[in-house]
Amino acid sequence: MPPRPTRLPRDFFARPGLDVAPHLLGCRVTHAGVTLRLTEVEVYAGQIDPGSHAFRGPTPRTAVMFGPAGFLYVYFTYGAHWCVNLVVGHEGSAEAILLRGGEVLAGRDLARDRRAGIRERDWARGPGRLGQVLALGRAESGCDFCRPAMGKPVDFVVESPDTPVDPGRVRTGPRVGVSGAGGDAEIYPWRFWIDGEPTVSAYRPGVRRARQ
DNA sequence: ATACCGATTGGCT
DNA sequence: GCCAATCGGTATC
Repeated sequence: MPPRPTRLPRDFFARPGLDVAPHLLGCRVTHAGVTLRLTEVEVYAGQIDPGSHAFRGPTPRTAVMFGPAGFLYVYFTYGAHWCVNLVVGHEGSAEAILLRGGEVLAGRDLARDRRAGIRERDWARGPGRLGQVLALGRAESGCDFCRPAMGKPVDFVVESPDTPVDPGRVRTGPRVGVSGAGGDAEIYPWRFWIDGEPTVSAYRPGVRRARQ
């Protein structure tokens, strides 16, 4: 019998993103009545990473990334989508992990309502869809998901996997759709996914920019 | 005050 | 495969 899922402590997240990311695969993420099993995540490495929102230093929006691990960074993009990151690493490193794909384990009725008319495989396939099915938005950015009893109540929970992911199924590769992430950024294995999962998003190269 | 742009998605060719 | 939608954040004037 696999052990019952347990809530992941702040120490789990307070390590470099490249160490945390592979262990997030298979983990359970719950918010607003829907539980996902993570199948795809992507690391953003702070001020050394041209593809990161933290690259040019803190702004009002990105301030939470520069704080300690265990907080949510949720941002709005393309006038439509809320994308969800977990802040990781040590305070000041401004590292975060983008949740890019998941399989719905619980809360199917809510998930179906939030993704009306969409086939189940696509309920949380891609970061914008994942944010929608978990009903995350501006209100959740900056919230501490390791100590939900403190401060404003947030029912965002990250737990260990129901069943451990076979390490042989973990894959890494280039990021998806990130502009301005050229140079050394392209050689880092910043994206992690579980091989063979239908909820992993399709690969698209990032758009090239003349200058950054 | 204003211009530019995106860690995406869904629809159409 | 290609492209428009849409608006908040950020930089610039």
